[in-house]
Amino acid sequence: MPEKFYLTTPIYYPSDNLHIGHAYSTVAADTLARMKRLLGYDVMFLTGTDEHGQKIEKIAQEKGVDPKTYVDGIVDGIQKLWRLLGITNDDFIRTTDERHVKSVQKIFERLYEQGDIYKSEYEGWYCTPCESFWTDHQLEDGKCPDCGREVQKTREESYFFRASKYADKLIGYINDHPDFIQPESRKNEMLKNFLLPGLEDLCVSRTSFKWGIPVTFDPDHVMYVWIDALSNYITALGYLSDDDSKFKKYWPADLHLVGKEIVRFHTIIWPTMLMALGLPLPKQVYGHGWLLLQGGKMSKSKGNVADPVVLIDRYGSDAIRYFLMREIPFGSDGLFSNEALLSRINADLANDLGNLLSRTVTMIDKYFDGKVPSPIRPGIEDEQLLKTASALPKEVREAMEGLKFSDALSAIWQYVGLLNKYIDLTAPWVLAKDPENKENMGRLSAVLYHLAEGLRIVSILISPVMPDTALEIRAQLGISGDLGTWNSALSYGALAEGTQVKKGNALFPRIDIGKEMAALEKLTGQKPAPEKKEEPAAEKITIDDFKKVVLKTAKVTACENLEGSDKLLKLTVRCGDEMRTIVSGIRESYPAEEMVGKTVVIVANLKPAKLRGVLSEGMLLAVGDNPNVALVAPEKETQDGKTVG
RNA sequence: CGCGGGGUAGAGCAGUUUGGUAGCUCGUCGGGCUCAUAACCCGGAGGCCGGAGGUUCAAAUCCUCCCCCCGCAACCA
Repeated sequence: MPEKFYLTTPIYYPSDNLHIGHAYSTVAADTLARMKRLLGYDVMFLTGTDEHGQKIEKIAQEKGVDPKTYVDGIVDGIQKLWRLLGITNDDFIRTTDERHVKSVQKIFERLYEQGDIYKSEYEGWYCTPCESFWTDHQLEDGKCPDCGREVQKTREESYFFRASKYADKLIGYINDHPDFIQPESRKNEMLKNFLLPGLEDLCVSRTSFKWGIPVTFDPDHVMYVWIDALSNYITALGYLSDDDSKFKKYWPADLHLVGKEIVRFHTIIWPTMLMALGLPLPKQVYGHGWLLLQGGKMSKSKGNVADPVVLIDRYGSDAIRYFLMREIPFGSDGLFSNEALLSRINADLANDLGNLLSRTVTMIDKYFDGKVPSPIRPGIEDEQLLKTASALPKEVREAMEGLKFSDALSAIWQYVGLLNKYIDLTAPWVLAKDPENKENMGRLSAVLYHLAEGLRIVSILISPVMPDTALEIRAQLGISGDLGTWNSALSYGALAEGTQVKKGNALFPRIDIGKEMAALEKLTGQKPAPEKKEEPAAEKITIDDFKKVVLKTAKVTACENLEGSDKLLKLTVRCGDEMRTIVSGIRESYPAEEMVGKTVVIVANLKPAKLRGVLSEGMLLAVGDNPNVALVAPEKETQDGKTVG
């Protein structure tokens, strides 16, 4: 019986369409799943969506639809995206699936019955206008992170999971299983940061929103994310359902592939939950790095997301998959840019691989009527080629199984480079000059055989990353079936002489980078625009309303960075004969030293507020977003303390 | 002193665990070839390996201090 391999991606949060970063995780998982299948494993590959929570409830409300309708639309888009990318997941779990809901409720009940979940109180901050409950950490400058208004300290009744009970056991497990958390640096981070200082019990229910799985024995409560979302990895297998055959077969997972920001939940919360349920822990959690755009982390609020659908549409799924797996070493962060993408496509795919196939097939057509000749006459140039070809499959396999996709591809491309060089060294067009010269024709025959056979091997090795391209190469070489299996990659020379090749289209047409960059910019440039349009027309006010606001000029006499904050400046200003302290979040645009001596406009009758512990007596007028804020200031030299109006 | 990652040719990165001629891709300059998608092959130029000390016969690599960038801090992969 084949060995099983159970592999998962994170379940994504469908609050909005996914971006290229999500695609990155899923493509990596798919590549590994395809590789394992190629090697003969019985693979179970799961992905899905985590659909509950306050944020989605709120977005749906804003759009005027119920949450389920809203997520249905997004999830539909996600599934289409996976289809476009050729993702071969065996199941797709949604946390709104009935199978999931039922199973999670049983899990919750079981933990409650055995005393691992208990009812208590949860202290936090409530923002009345937003109807939102926040923790200490979530507050920004002591205010609601959503609307910036004051919050009140309140208590919420809530259920807690006794994670603390399992902390020591988990520390022991992590130390005894060095491969459990990968890469290694994440393991240190988890231990040092969270486990060793002591694990707190975890709040696992909420009463402040409704869009969640109800707690069966206490309907005021819905489950908070942890138990709901993390359980997907076992509920999808039918855990605690009528048919748990898959669970029995596939659990524990061989690999949870996650982004680095959720390593913590998968290596601390999830294992303690599993311990409480008496289940074995996953064999490995791998936290991969992020795709960064030039502005830093990809995020919707920064508007710097790259839309995978657009890219796939223009360049095809395989090109995107190749780029994602090749460009960035899997464990670390890497930059995504259109330029890097296009340059990879041209250099590696069009020039090196596509062109190699093209010249090979053309020569077989030209010199041998399209029939693959036999390797009759060996030459000195063959040595390195054959040596590399025989070592390559093992190297690729080891790299891929170790999630070093980039290394695997780089090794394959070294071989592709060798094949191109081989053409130069052997100069087939010279050998072909005189068809009567048997010696040369024999050599020519061998050269073309090695090229075709090399391409066949390449097609197999790249197939986990570029499945369509692999098939297209084989189609042009005129082969199919057994000649595409992993074992056949191990037997060099399996390609039969006389195989009829079929010249086809270019695998990857060369791209005019200049033009294409412009086109892409135009496409993405359109995106931020609609958001601005939605800015509501300001309500009309009377002159009296305006007079309520007292604006005055003021001169900055001193300015320093505010301790403990990244964005705030603490300014001392002179406003007539009064001195004031004003805190302003413009540090990213104006360094402290530049501010001294400037005349600015302030709101003089603003109620003072404490920011980061400093009382701010007024507000600076400025326009724009960091880091491009522009101060509003009098156009001519003006005395401080004057009223603006 | 909150935690972590990083600073190596114009750009993007590997090399640091196990010290010993500084490497890869793209770009650039020159040459070769004509089977091929103006592709392919060869060669050159371009680095005080963030800074300062230290250990050593020898430091990108080990130790100490400093500077700068980027993430994370109850869930945007």
